[in-house]
Amino acid sequence: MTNMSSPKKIALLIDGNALIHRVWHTLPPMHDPKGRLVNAVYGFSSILMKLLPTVHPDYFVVCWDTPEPTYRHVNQPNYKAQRIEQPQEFYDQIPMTQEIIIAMGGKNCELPGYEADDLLATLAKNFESQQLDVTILTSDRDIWQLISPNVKVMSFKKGVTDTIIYNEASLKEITGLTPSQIVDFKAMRGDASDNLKGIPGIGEKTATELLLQFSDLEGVLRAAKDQNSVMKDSVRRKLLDGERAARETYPLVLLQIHAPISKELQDWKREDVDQERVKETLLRYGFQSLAARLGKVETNEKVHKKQLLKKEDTFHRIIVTDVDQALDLIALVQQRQVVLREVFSDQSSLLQENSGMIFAFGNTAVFLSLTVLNDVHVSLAVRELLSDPMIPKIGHTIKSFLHWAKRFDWEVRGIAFDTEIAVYLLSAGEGGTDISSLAASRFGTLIGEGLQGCFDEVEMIFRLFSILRDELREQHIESIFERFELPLIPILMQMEERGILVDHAYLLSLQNEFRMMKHALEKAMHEMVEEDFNPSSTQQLAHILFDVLQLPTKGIKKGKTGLSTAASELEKLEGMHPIIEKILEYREVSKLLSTYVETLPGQCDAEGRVHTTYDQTVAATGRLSSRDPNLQNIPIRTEAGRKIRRSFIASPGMVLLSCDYSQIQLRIVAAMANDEKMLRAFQNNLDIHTATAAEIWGIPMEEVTREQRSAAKTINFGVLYGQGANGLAKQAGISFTEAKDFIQRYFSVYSGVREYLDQTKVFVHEQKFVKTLFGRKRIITEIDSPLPFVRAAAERMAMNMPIQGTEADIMKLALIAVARALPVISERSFLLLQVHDELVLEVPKKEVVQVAKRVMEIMEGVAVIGCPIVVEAKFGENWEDMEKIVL
DNA sequence: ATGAATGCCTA
DNA sequence: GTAGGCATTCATT
Repeated sequence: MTNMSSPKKIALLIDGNALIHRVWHTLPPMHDPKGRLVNAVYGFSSILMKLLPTVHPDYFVVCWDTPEPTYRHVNQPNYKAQRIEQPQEFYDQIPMTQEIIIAMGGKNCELPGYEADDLLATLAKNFESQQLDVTILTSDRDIWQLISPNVKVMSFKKGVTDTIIYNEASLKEITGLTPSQIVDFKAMRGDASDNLKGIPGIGEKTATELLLQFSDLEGVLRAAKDQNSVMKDSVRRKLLDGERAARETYPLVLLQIHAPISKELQDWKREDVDQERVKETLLRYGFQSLAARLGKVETNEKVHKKQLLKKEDTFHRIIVTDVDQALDLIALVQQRQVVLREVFSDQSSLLQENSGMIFAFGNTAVFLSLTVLNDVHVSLAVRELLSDPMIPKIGHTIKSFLHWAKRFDWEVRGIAFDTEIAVYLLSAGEGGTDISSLAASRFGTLIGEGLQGCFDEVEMIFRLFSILRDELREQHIESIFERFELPLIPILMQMEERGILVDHAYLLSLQNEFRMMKHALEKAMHEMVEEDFNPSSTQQLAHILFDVLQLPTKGIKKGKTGLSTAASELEKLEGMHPIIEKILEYREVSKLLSTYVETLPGQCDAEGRVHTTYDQTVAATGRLSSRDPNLQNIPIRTEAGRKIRRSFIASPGMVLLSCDYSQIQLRIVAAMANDEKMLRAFQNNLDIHTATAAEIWGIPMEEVTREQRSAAKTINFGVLYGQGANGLAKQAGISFTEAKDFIQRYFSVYSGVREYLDQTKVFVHEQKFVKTLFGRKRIITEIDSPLPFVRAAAERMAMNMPIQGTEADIMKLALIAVARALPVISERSFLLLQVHDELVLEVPKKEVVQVAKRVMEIMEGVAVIGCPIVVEAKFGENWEDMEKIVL
């Protein structure tokens, strides 16, 4: 910056109502010393404290609605009619919040008869004309109409942590519209939440398309009346019918920019802030933590050793600017625990100054930007720090830090704790393991914006670490954490990093093939029915089938929106109309197309590999989950599906090796139940379903028919899911009594299994949790539900979790053992995927048999559970055409 | 943009 | 009946 021109003055405008509603719903109740509810005041204040130091506004105004009706109510009796009244405790917090705004130098602006929106609009227009740079904080999209080169809108994405900034460019990108078209758009589309009607039948897409073509509402209406214009007849009709509605709605959406409030800039200027007064105000409401945060951020300041090592309860935040300081600080870590976190720059500034990493130790957190990390000496020092296994590393989702470090080719050793995983183990499947939920639920605080938000998180991770470590110990799940979860982290990271190769050209040919099929099916269906309909819409489809074609509705399941069109229901109608068959085929093709064939090519990297993300903290049973893309649900059951599987291929010169546990869940049942008969079947290496059938019907195995084996298979699986007679009857298509009788016979054969399941039920009712063979826990609180259906579901979960969870445990041990041994077995082999009971590796062609043999041994031997564990291996050029390996 | 309802892919 | 992820349509904040 030169001093030739003074920088533009900045104005920050806030929609007070929108923001206070947001925090009110986000934060748990909290009270001030007088016993008043102040959670919204707290949240609002906390956000201001994050925002003000980053925005540095010269003008700072918060606008509020007033209870009085506005001109919108006068013109539209139902306007905002369905807004829900909040309890008085909420409204009481508004004046308190306004007091804090004033303490922070801001102005409140409210005017009877005007909504906050109109005040914001008036101020924004006025400020803009006086050459200010305006930022409006609100999640109300009507405000988008105000966006200009000098006015941008900031919104919260979800919760109150992440923000997103809309300017002309991003608005165009997201909506396709210009700011002024927002009004036309809404006049046409309406808004149900404000009871604005708009034009019936014109949705988001059509409205956008029309505006793109005819620029504004007037243009669209003119085109509708002009027979020469290009437009679908149906749309034209809707427009003509809806013209009045749109014209009535338009002025309601258009924000007022002439509200009678002061035009004098001077009146809105931010007052000088007296830190002491702010502190005093915050303390009066009992916000000690906020008061403590005032003026504590240290930037660009040389910090000396003495100062750092002093015992203090506040956290130092240091943004390193010079290399020597960085080296000093890294040296200070010594053998202490370090919290690590990567920092990505936010969208507004892609500068390398804003991305980098934070490391924290003792009472100090240090940010190293990419610029600083660029220095060879710093880079080397960090590399040393990370690779030293004697320095314990702590993180929240530390796997992502590992990925980040990989870019510099840094290896992280000494991973000692992951707060996300710890929380997950303590309450598996409950969710809320992300750091901002934890901050809110555990400490009642909010995580801030940008770099300071990252500092907040790091501080939070340190606090969580000491608490969670003790909780894990108390719950006796430390061993699960240390033996199963921690060692898995770098392994999953490597699998994700490596990715799996996809045959691009082949997928494109599949795309052609499937699209042709889809179009042919669409055509065939439309020829069968007069009415135009979208076969992907269940609602439209149900209308066609049951209203237009009058197909029988007896025995068809009903959902919330009407009759079901699920495949299982449509199968009941097969043969009654040729369209049913077409629908089922259409469903299959369009599912495969949209979920796999069309999306996979776009998910490949430059080398043609796809990289999934494994989530270690979502599944309630202890399984992994896979996303972006999910590679644990690649089709296999139908011929068309298997074509997709074929697109996953090995790297040149290599083959894919798939090793899967055979009947692992039933083996676990046999072991955990210690069921003599079932164990014997596995010990004799029999086909378990045939053996089961033979026992149930009291016949030799050779005489078991296909139907009998299939029935036995159904019930074997039913046991795994805690199924009762009702479920079995539905599944097997038999009567309830038959099912009941069948189950009876099953359990008289496998009496150990019955006993085990009964014990599990008793256990969960007493303890409110269940656990795996290795001690992983799942808390099941619903077991005490007064609702019988909920209780029954809880019992099923309780019966299934130890089985599925033990499988997950065994698989995790296998992953760890295979990953450890693999470099020794074959340097050029890699783990690629885990699919619950299957591992997929990539192996040099010539080594495949030898590697398979060792991997099978490892997988089979990783746990001794009292029942033999068997692994089967296959290899091939792709994931579908595979050859079994017989040793 | 976000979420509910449906439906369907896997182990 | 257990455990997941994700695409589409339709309604909503």
